[in-house]
Amino acid sequence: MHELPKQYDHKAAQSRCRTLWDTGRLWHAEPQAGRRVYSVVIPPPNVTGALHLGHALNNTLQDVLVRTRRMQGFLTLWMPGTDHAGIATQAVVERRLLEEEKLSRHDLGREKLVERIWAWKEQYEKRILGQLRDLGASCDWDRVRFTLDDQCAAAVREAFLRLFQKGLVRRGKRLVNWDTFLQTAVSDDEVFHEQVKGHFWHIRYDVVDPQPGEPASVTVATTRPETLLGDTAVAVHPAPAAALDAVETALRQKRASATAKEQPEIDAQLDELAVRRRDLLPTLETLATMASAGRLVRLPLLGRTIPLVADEWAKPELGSGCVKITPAHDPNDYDVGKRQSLPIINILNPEGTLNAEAGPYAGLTIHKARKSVVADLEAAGQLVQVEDRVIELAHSDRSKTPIEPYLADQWFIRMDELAQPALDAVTGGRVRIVPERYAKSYVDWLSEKRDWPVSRQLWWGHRIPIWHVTGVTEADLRQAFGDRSSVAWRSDEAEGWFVCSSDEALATETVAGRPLVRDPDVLDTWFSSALWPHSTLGWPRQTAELATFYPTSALVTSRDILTLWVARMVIMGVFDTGEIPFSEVYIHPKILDRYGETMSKSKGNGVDPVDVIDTLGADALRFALASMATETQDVRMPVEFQCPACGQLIEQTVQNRVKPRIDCAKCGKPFRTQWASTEADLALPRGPAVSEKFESGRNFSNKLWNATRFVLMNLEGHIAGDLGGIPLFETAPLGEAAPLEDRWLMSRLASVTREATQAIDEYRFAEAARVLYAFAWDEFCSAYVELCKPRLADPAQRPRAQAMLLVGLDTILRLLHPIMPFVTEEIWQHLGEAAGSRRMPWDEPGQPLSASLMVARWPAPPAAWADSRTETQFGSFLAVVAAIREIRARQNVPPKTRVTVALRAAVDVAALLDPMRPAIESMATVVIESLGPDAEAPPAAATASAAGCDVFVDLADLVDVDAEIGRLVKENEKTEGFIRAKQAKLADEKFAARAPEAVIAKERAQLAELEAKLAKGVAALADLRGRKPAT
RNA sequence: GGGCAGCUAGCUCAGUUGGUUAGAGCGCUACGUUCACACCGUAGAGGUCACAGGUUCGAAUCCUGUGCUGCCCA
Repeated sequence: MHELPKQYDHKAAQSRCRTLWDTGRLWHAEPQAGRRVYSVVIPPPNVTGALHLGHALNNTLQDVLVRTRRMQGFLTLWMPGTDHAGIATQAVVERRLLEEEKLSRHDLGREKLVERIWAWKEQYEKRILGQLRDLGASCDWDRVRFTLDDQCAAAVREAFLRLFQKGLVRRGKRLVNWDTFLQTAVSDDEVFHEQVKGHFWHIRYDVVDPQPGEPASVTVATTRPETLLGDTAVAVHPAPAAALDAVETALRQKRASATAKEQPEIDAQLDELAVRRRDLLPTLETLATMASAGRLVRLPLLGRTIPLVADEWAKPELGSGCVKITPAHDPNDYDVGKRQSLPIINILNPEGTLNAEAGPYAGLTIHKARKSVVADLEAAGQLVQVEDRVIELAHSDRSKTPIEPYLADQWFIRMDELAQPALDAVTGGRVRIVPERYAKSYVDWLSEKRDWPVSRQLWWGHRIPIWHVTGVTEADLRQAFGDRSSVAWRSDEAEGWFVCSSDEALATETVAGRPLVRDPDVLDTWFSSALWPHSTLGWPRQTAELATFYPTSALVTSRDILTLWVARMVIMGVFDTGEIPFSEVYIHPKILDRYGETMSKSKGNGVDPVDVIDTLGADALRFALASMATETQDVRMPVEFQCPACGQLIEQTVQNRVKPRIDCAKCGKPFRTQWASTEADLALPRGPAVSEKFESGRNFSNKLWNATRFVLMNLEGHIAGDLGGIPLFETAPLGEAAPLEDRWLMSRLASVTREATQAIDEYRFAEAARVLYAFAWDEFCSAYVELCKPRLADPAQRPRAQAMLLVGLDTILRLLHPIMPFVTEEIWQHLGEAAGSRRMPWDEPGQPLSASLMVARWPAPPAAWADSRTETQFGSFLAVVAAIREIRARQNVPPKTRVTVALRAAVDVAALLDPMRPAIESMATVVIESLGPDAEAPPAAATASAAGCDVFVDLADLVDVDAEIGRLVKENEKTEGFIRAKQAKLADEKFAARAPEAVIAKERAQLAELEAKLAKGVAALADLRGRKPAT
């Protein structure tokens, strides 16, 4: 006999399964003609740090899809890899460099820094790929790519060259978010806003030569006083009266629809507006006139004169109504500057100090300059007022330092032409986004067709393949490169030329003796990500992989990078290959912590999936994650640290989630977390982050394991094909000769397979997990296996029960494999040893059973197996069992005490139940004394009704009469309540007139049922009361 | 400021086109351990479906508004 241990050992199983899959390279896909193809590229995790549960979810879902399709016979490729993540990775390495060695990247130099980052990448790539393998991801591990590897780099250069050749690459000035620590522009999405305490400085600018009746000065307010050094104008609204009118109208409208509670506040605002109109408006009107006359004001400290301009950016309802304009250092001012054709003065050096434009303040840091400017303003008597104020300050997500708006030369990809095909792909349905609502944000974003700034002033990334050369003519260029399709050039609109090439070796060349100087910048990391689906398959080479697996089938990701990444993949996929990169995009929920914040590497609230995999198993993690992947919701995941010494659970909080070590609240012993980095901390035992959410997955694994244990213990004497005379698969559905429970099982297998398959097809992972869990646990284990126990003891029924148990278990394993690959594979191996000759109707005829479940055939039960009548009949049986059990429980009948029951049921119901007599007796621990329309209630009986059958449990002296009376009274009252509600509903003329016939009939039937139930309850109650001795 | 989503049991979440006497897992209560599994079994308690209006014979479900939470965009 093949006997299993009582508990499933996930660690041993995981290592065995991985060896099995890796040895056979079962995850590998080689291009093959004539097969249905399913392909997926992984959203490459960035190498900044290790994966957290969000990634675990993302990859679990991909693996579910991929494993399902593989079992369904598709030629299936899941392309793995990682992303170099430009700025994020460089920032992490730079920060460490500074912390540990007190060195800046400039101390180290470009080459050395890049070497360090590669070392970091090697370390984390290994860690990440290890985490994915631990998770069970069935990626094609022979094809791992990295966005910065040679193959991807070749694709990047080629794609960029093609864009350049088509005139889609342009150079321009742009106000960027400047990270003065990293000295690079960062994109808007790499910026977070934080409220900080700051000040609002009110500064007086004197009017040049004020005329009588004109103000001698204007006051402007700013949170960044040092920027006045770059001011090129002061703005006032062109029509302040009209602007105030508009504000007032809006307020009055708001007041009209406001609640009484809100009105006082609005009234106060209206009052303030009236005061403003009286005191300030005349001045503003004068200033507007002065502005249109081209009058000047004098910039404090520097003494420069700057124009007063009329622009709607100035809000008469706010502050003094005037605003200073610093086009080079504020996005709104930049727009004003463009509208008003103002000069643009940049006062900042890249490293965050002021330049020569700042005059006496040149060389100071922003912080020092601010102090000094404020002091000088005060000394000069130009500082009117200083207010304390909480301000929203932009910070770089990478370096955590404040962002300075900064005007810089950047490369842009023009989007006007590129965006349209990507829009059409989604609006035309060639790329389907699931859930559908996300298509809107994709379309909205792309419709703006904003040019894509692709330069990053970084050292880690794909160097922009553009060189600059001066002092040469176009003829020189033509002579040097004219015969090379890999080179293109364009005038820099001054003296020189930009030369673009997909050929790295261009760096060493010269044109007419003049050197080519390479652009120092690298490309935005999303540029290489945008090529991921085709670059990983070998593009621009026309490989067999590209021909076979591109376009890919589905992309699985989370919504926050729908625009940054998904849209750009569609754009670049179509541009480079003429084809969309994938036909479906599935957007899954996000994992939030107990405070509702998304998990992220920077916040420190990420949970390492390996913690869960080690403690509860990869399948437990995967099952829980799949169960959470519902259509609408993000998922909250409160986690605890588990003390490795005493097992105490310690809630993860904002405070402790970033700590490298924590002291246990109970035993006081310290343990380390995933953030430990010092040697002392690393020496401590690891306190994993755990959540009870994963326990049900672990328990489920164990349940499957033990169901298998039971089957294997009872397989003795099993001979494949010996079914006790009833054919297993030859007739479908099974004839009446087969036991009800067998027909029921086959019917359920058919419907469950259909439901689970459909759920996976439609990306309803939680539904698939729920359906399979409920079937395996509540139906197969709790009902079917229980029913087999007596049959296994009967030599006549034993062979068939054995065979059917194998059918059920085998099918469950296949259906669950994509979600829980390890436990199912481990069981498959054990079953193979004990019953390797078993076959399912959906197995390849004439082929041996698959040696690994990973490549076994997906179940495909014939539709004829489904039999709703059988399912209903079986349901009645279960209801009767449940009714008896309920009586037993409420009467505290000891579990092993066998009691007598009578089942009163109409002839047809009785006929259905009759074959199940032994089953009822076994499952409810009873003896059925009578079954039929004439069954008599024993004298001392507790009663219940189920499925049209009255259940009388003879309890003789056991009955707790008072308790039973109390229960009946309560139940009868409840029933009466329902009856009253139903009667009222049916008596309602409107209901009778307008509700559909079927609904009315249903209500009537329900009423009749309730009335019958009440009658029985009343009778039972009278009976019990009659029995109770008078007191 | 604009857009999207969410608010259902103590916790985490389901609930297809309105017909419900609102479900699951965990937790809780009671009972139970030689007989696959205590990572288990049997039974039970627990909800004014955020709030206010509306549509409808009928609303967790549709509409409008409010509040709170999260995300995206400006």
